[in-house]
Amino acid sequence: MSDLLERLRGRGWRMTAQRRVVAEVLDGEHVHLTADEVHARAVAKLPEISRATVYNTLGELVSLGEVLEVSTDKRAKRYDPNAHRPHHHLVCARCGAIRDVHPTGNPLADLPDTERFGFTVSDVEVTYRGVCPDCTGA
Amino acid sequence: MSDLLERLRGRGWRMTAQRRVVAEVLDGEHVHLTADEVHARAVAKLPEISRATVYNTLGELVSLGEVLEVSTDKRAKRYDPNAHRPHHHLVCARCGAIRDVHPTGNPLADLPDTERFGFTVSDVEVTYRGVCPDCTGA
DNA sequence: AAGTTGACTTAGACCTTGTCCAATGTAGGA
DNA sequence: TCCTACATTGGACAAGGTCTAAGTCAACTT
Repeated sequence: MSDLLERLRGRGWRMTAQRRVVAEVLDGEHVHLTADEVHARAVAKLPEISRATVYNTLGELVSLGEVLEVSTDKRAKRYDPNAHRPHHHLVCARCGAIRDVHPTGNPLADLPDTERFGFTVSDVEVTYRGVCPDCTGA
Repeated sequence: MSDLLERLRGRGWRMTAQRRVVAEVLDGEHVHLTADEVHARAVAKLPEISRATVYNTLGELVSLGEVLEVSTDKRAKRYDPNAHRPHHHLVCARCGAIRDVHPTGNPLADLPDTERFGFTVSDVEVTYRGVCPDCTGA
């Protein structure tokens, strides 16, 4: 975690209490939080932090490549701190829980030139959908 | 298209002018429209149709499996009438344009049991991202 | 063909997620 | 320590979507 803060400082980030708190929240638990959840947890540590700052900071972390934005469902975007190891997602259709997964194979190679329509394809995102063990029982 | 209407009638759908219009819009052009775009086109054919009805009807078509919801970008959901042939999507990162694509290989088979965490995995969705020919020049 | 009824539609208020801005505060270099 | 450019704040705003109460009408019944 202090890794993350160090890295950010090295990139010219001005270190503020707010940014530190947001970084801590993301690092704290390896889950995929929505912006509002990040805000709620940040408020618990630093009551006067504002929503705008959380959005700003998340946006900056995303553009620095430290955090990934995941929009699996129609609702809020979620933020994935595990940006440094490529992975895909497994989403529960009932409760929205997300797990990181590592499929074999390379889907980028599975898209033939004839199916690229002149696009410069740079990235691929795979989302598996199903029902998680907790929801299967219900 | 009348296929679609027949199928829906057979499933107990009450046939109304509004639903017919929404179905026609989706069938008319093979593109991926947002709910608002569907509404705009529906209004052109039936001026008094309301936004709520369009949303309701789209939602019903989705749960009946006649239409797919695609949420590629953070903005509006898009609706894909091509629900009966499995396919994936290629999205332009600049302008948001979407194309249907058919990769080789089967990503579902690429997710080993050890990576399923007890989930009942039923579906996989692959989104390729890149820049389309129109936006590459700019 | 007319009556009946519950599904469908409507308009608009409301909610959620996210963005923007002007005023204010502050980290870190000089 | 002082300065100032960068960061934060709170509140207004916007877009996309949902909900509700009241009215309408498709299709079944007779």
